[in-house]
Amino acid sequence: MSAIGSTDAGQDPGPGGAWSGLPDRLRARGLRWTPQRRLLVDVLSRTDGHVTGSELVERCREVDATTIPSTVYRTLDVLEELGVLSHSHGADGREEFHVLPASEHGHLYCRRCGGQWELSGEEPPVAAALAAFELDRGFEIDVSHLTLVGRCSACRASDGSAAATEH
Amino acid sequence: MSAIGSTDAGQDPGPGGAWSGLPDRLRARGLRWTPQRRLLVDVLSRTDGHVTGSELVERCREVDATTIPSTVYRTLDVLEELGVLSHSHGADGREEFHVLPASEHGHLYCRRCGGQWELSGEEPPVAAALAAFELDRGFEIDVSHLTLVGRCSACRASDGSAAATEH
DNA sequence: ACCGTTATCGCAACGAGTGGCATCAGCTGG
DNA sequence: CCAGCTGATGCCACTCGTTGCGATAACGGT
Repeated sequence: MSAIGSTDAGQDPGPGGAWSGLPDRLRARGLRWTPQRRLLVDVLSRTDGHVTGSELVERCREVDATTIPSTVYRTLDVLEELGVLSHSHGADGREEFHVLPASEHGHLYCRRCGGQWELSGEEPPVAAALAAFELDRGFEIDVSHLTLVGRCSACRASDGSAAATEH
Repeated sequence: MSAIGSTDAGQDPGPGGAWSGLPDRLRARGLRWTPQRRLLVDVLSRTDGHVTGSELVERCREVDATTIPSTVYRTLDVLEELGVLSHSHGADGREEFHVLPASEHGHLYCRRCGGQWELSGEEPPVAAALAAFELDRGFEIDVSHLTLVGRCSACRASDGSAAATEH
């Protein structure tokens, strides 16, 4: 993790930091750089991988117990519009956020073992699918919002070929 | 319109009807056929396409105002286990149910115009993707739970090259 | 440094959906 | 046909997330 110091306002113009100059980017749009936003951005900057909205709320509360959920969610919306992060929906449909400009990726869930894997847009199966939809219907699929659910190879193996539908 | 829109068909599928003999199938599993379940099944039998849980609750209430949401949701779970219906998650992550044995299909959403289309597992792009995941990682994707989000060709065209990153 | 504009905050109410638990009632066996 | 077993219901409280609204404070201009 090269980015972001854990301290105050928008310093840390690290070359790789997605957060550098965020305050100015907000202001350039007529938006504002508030303590609450700084807190959330700070939390996000120390976050890797996936987080749900409620997890973020919780982490913010650890730093500032007065954090209000709606403020967090609204700020997340703003950050998403700025392209700083994006969200997708987990296997249960719940929101999951992840930070950019980490490579865009989707998710693969096994509904049996609960395992999950990231899907880069470059992986052959994914790339093929994207290209196919592009060609076939001119549809541009948002990889970062891609969620696939099914059974992983391990679970299929252990299920055997038996049509044993548990339950 | 190729898009999905119809919500009402209202025809009893005689042979192969998903609902015929449902009471007995429940009882065979030690489950029970109750008035509340009959109501929901009745509503479902008149439903085609996609419905959200809350929509179903609402429709049940139109018939019986005393309908309790948790009962509806629990019954939906039961029916899903019986294989009578299945659910997926819409573009916003909200649950959507659809009745079987309509062919399994996924959904394609345009996040800009809100349009939605069904994706049959036989469509070339889909079939190709399924096969690719199968070959590449031995993963079996659940088509009925498939949700793709992106931009449709029409919206891409009207966006042109303009930087309309609206919303 | 001050001021006005207005984006944002905090709060409270709401909507969707879930889980616990006491009570009720479908079903089956006698 | 009745009684008991146990699955289902109804209700309540809770979580996650959203929305409306009055109050607050960030920001640009002077």
